[in-house]
Amino acid sequence: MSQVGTVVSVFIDSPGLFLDKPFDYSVQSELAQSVEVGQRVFVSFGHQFKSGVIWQVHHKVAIGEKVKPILDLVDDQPVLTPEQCSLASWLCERYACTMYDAITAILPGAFRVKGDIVIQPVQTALVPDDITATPLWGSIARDKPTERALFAQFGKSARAQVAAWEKAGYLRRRLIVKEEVQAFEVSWLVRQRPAQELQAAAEVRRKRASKQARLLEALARAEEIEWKRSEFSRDTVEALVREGWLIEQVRPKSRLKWAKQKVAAPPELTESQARALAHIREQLDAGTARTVILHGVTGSGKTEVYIRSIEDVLARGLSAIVLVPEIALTPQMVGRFYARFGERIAVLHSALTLGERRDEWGRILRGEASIVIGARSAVFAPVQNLGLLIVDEEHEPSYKQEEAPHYDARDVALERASSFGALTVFGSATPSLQALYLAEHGQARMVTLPIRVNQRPLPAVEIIDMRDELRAGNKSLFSDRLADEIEKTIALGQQVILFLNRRGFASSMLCRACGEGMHCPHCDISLTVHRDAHGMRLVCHYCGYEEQSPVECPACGERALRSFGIGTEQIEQSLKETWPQLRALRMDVDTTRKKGSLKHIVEQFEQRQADVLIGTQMIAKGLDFPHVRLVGVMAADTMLEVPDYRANERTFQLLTQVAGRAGRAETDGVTIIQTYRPDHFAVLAAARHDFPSFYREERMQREVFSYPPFCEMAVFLATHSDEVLSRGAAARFERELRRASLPDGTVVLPASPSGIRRIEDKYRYQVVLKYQRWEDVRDIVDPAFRLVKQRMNEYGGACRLDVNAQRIG
DNA sequence: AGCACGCCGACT
DNA sequence: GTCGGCGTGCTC
Repeated sequence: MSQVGTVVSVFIDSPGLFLDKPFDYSVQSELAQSVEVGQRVFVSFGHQFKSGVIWQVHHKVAIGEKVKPILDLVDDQPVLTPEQCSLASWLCERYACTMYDAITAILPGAFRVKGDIVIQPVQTALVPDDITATPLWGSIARDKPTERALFAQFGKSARAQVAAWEKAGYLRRRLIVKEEVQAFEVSWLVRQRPAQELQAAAEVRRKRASKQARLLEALARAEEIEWKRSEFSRDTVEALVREGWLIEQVRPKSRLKWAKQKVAAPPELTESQARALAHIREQLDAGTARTVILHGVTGSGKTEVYIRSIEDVLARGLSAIVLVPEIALTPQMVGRFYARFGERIAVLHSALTLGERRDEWGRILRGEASIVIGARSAVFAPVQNLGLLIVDEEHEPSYKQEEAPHYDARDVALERASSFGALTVFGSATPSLQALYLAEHGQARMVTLPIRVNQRPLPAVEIIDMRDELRAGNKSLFSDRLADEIEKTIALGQQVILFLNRRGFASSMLCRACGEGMHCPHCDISLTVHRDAHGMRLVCHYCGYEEQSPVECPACGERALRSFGIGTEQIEQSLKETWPQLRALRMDVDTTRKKGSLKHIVEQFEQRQADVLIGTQMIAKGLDFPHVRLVGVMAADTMLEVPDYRANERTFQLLTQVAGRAGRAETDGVTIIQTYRPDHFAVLAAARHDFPSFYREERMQREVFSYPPFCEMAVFLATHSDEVLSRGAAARFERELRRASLPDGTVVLPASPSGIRRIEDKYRYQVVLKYQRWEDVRDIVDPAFRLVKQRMNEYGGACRLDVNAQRIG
C-alpha cells in the first residue's frame, strides 16, 4: 500500500553518465506548498547526501515504496526559471551532454551548495563506558565534529564505527546545508507615517535624542534609506521602530561597485545608423523570433545602434542580453552602457568574484536589471521577458565553449530567442560564413552600416611581398616600407601598432647540424622559444613544460641550435635594436597574465606613454586607440598556415579588424601587411576591404570540400595515456557509427590521431562526422558516444564529443 | 562518482 | 580466527 502526496523529480549534482536521469523524492506536507521547479534541494542519495535541482513537481500522486523524503530546501525561490530548465533539456539534446553538464553551464558556480554532516552524541542515551573511553567518542562528545573532519582525523575505519553507534542510538548525524557564497543583503529603513509627522517628531527630539531626530529627518526627506550601521545604531533604529515611525526591511543587493559615471547624452545618429535602427525596429515589431545580421565596418558605430535598440526594447517592457567577447569587456565598453542605462545593467564576466556574480544573477532574476552584458556564458542569464539578444563580434571563436557541454552561445541565443519570440542581432565588421549563410537562406536579414561615423575612409592597405625584401638584401623583420612608415608616424607624433599572431621569441628551435628539433617530452609538439632576463627558455604552450635552452644539441652535441619562426618577443627586441629611442609595449598572453595588467597596458598606450604597441590578436578586438596612424601586420602567413578549415576566414577577419585600428581619428590611417603569399585571396580581399569577393571565394571552397556551413561536424575525441586504448576507443566509436544506418550524405571520417597526437602524456584519437541535421543523426551518435565513453572511463581514459564543432583538433 | 557489500590472503 | 585487499553493483 502506498501513500498519496507530493513528489518531486530531482537531478542530482553529480557527474557521471549513470546518474543522468531524474530521481523521485517525496515532500513533507509542510513543504508541499513551497516546492517549485528550479529550486535546489538536499536529498539523501545512496549512502550520501547530495544537492540537486527540482525538475518536476507532482502533487497528489502515489508515493512509491523506494521513494525517500527530501531533506531540505536550499532556496525559498527557484534559482532557475522554467525557461532555463527547458533550455537545459535543449542543451542535452543539442550537444549530447548530461543534465549535470547543462545545469553546470547555466548556473554560476557561485550557487554550489555543500552539505556538512555534523555528528552529535544523543544526550539521553546511555552509552557504555568502553565506548565513551575511546578517543573517537571523546572527539565526538567534545567537538561535535563534521563527518569530514572526523574521518580526516581517525581514518576511514571510523566510518563503520560511527554507523554502528548511530544504529545503537548513541549518536545522531545531522546535515547542515551551507552555500558556498551567501546572497548579499542590506537593511533598508522605510517610512511608515507622513513626512510632516516625522519632521515634527524630529523637532521634539532635537535636544534629547539627536540621533533619533536625524534619522526621522532623513526619512522625512526620503521614503526609504539604506541603513548604514555607522550612521545609526541598532538602539536608535529599534526605538523608532517600536513607536511605529519606520520599519526595517532586508533586501538583497549587489556587492559589485560601480565607478560613478555621468549619464551621457545620446549622440546624433548618422544616416546609416538611423536606417539600420529602423530595420531593427521593424523586426522587433514583428513580435516573433527574428534574426538580423548587422554588418558594420570598423568605426561605423554598431554600439550606438545596439544601445538605441535596447532603449526600444526596454520601452516595450522587455529585457535584453548583450554578448561580447571576454577581451572586449573592458571598463570602457561597460562604462558606455552604464553611462546610458545606469544600474539597469548587470554585468557577467570572468573577473567577477563568486559573490559579485551571484548578486548580479539575483538582480537579473528579480528583474532589477533588465540589460545583461557579458561574455559567452551570459547567454544563460535568468532574464524573464527577453526581447532582444545581441551578439557583438559574432564571428569570434570564443562564443564556442570548448569544454562540455560544448555549447555555442550563438546557437543558444537563437534557441532562447525562439522560445521568447525575441530578436537576435549578430553584429560584426566581418560576419562569419555561418551568418551570411543564414541571410542567404532567408533565415536572417542583413543590415549594413557601410560608412564610418567620423566619415573617414577605411585605411589604405598595402601588401608587401617579403620575398622581394629578401631578394633586395633586407634580412630584417621590417620591410623598407614598414620601416619608413614607422619613422614617419613617429615624426608626426602618432602611434604604431605591430601585429603578429604568435607569442614568444621564436616558434621552434632546430639543430642545423643534425636537423633535430626540440620537442616537449610530454606532448608531440615543438617547444616555443621564449627570451627573458635569464636567457633563452623552451616552453610548451600546451602543457606548460619549461626548460633552459641547451647550448649544444642534445642529439648530436654540436653547437648548432638555432631558432626559427618569429614571435612577438623577437619583434620587440628587433624594434629596440633598430630604433633604440622608441618606447614599445608588448601585449600578449605572457604580458597580461596578471590581473589588471591588460588594463594597465591599454591605459599606458592610450595616454601615449608608448609609441609602439606590439601584440597578438588580443589587440585586434574592441580596443579603440585614437592616435594610431600605422598598423603593421608582421607576417600574415602565420594565420594562413594553421591547419584548420577556417584559417582563411580567420585570416581575413583578423586582417580586417587589425587594419581597422588605424586612423580612427586625427589622420588617415596606413596599414601595411607583410607576407610571403601576397596573392592569397584572403590577404588581397582584406587589403581591398572587399568583403563580397572574399565571401564568394571562401563560400565556394567550403561547398566543394563540404565544410560548414554546408554541413555540420561533430568531433569525437578519446584520450588515454595508453595509445592503444585511445586509438581503440576512437575505432570503436567509428565502428558503432558505421554499423548504424546514418542518413544519406552523412560522412564518417576514419579514426585518426588528432592534430597534436599527444598532449600531457595523453594520446588523442578522433573521429570526425559530417552531417546535415543533428536531429537526424543524434539518436545514433549519442548512444554510441555514451557507450564508448562509459567503457573508456572504466579504463581510466576520457572521451568527449563536440557537436557543431568549430574546429577539428 | 562514492560507498557498501562480499569473498579471498597475511597476520595477532 | 580477524583485518583489510579491491571486484561488483546500486543509488528514488
